[in-house]
Amino acid sequence: MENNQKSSPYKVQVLERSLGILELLCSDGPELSLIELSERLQLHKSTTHRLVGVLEQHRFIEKSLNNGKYRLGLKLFELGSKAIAHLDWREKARHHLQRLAFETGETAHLCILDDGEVLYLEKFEAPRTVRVPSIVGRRYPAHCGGAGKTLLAFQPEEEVGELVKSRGLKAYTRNTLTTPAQLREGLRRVREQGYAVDNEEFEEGLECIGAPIRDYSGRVVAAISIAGPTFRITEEKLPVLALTVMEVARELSADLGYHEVEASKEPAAVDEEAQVTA
Amino acid sequence: MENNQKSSPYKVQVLERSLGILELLCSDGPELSLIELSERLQLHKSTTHRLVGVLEQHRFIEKSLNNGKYRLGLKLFELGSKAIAHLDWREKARHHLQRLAFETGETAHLCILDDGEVLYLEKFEAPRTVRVPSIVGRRYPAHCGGAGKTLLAFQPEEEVGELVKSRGLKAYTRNTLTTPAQLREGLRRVREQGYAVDNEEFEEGLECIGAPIRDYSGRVVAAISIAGPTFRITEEKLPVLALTVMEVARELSADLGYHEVEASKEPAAVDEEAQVTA
DNA sequence: ATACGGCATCTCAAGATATGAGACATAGTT
DNA sequence: AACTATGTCTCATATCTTGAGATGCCGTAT
Repeated sequence: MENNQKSSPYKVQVLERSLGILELLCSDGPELSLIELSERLQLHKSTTHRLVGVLEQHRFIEKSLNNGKYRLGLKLFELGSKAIAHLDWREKARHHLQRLAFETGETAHLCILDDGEVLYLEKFEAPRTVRVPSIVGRRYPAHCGGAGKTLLAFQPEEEVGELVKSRGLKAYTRNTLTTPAQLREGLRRVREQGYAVDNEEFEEGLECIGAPIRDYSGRVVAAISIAGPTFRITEEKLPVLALTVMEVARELSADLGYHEVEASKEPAAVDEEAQVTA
Repeated sequence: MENNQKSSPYKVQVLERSLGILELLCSDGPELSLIELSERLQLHKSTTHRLVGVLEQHRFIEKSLNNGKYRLGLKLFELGSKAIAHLDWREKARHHLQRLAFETGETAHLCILDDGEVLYLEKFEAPRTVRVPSIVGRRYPAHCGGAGKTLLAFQPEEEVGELVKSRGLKAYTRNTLTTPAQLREGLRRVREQGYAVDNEEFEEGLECIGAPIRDYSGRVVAAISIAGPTFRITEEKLPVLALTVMEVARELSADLGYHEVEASKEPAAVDEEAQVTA
């Protein structure tokens, strides 16, 4: 629970405090004053001031011109862009994602599993959709939602088990899968169908359909999904939409060098990986 | 020259070293080993090891599974996404940018001026274009290129002067504007025309057309541009393409609440800002 | 105008904390 | 099997961070 990073028992006070400042600016409001920072981090304002000064010099944070509060700096955007550069399929995914948004008329997402959570890498909105606040870069629990379940479904069983143990299965709506058994059954269905249906597990009124993306090696490296209000993604439209999502997912996978033939026994592949870890 | 950050004379050794690690991973290769890091930063491997350990715990960097080398972590993507979230027009820009790419058949970009350099925030490629390596998140000199000159052109004169003093006017090709007089004349033309032409100032064979984006207040907050090989963006096609770029820029500006009427005297507005700073 | 309060900035002595030499461990190579 | 290069760990030392508090700054209320 307390520390899921296996490695390095090291502590470096200044550094941890500084990273704490960045993390706080990311999670709590977008702008915080010096005092707010020092209070929430339980640091002396003097200490905070010094750290903030250095972070600002390096452009990791910046001072708002209006109110003098601090917010994350554009250097972080630079670093962040570089951080995902090695996910070379992301670039290719964009066009497919775009097409998916157009064809379904819903918002399309590209996600990966990172540190046991779903990380949203990219988003495309259909032109007419009501604009929703950006969720790119945000993290969500993996045990609910179309993308999350898709990603978990093709993960070695043990990984899923550990994840459940460390993060739990928090309920967000009355449909959220909250027991390991429910989750296991849910993931089995995803593997069987080839796509995942959210079923308002994360938020009431929000429906979502996900499908896996495989690279040349057959590994599931990402998931794409569409999300929209339940009054548009209805029970009856769902099968057609799911087909579209899967179709685009297949195309993208093919684009990444994946050949369906190799996939005759998906669950087997999963088990193999499990063996390795075991 | 040495320090263009006005504020904070503070030094915190550990922190600066740690940020140095992140910056090095961003600029030099995407993956570096412990020894490579410590050598380039002139740090003892023991010290580096400790810092790297903490950075990894916080997911600011991660270890490649293959070779055990370090690269930037996905936490930085998270922070980076948040860092640009307050640029609320970016979201709106995406659709316009997309349309620009389609209509011109070239790659469209969205850029801002940050710390005297051009920062690429967003990119859209026309479907058929040859895929180019991503430049989103990267920085480029502001004194050349369509986007750079557009952004500078609507900046107070003094800012431009300071920028030239601190960063110089490095030549990248034989067309690069390398004297303050050339630059001033170039920027004047941009204001006059309403768009900027790159004229292979940054890279031989690469042509680029930029136009300014204004928000509700009339301030130029960003620039959009298209870029393509000179054999496609030819002398004769240029006027038509420029019109398209300007057209989309106008639409986007309008979308951000900008009313052309207010703009009767653009240069005046610029001077006003100059006054404030003076 | 003036006093007040909140917040940012700065100084400096004290000692907690980062440092780096070097030992040890591990992996890949000849 | 010995070698080399790299990664991991320990510990005494003194450097560097820390935080109390003083000062400065700005806006608001009196």
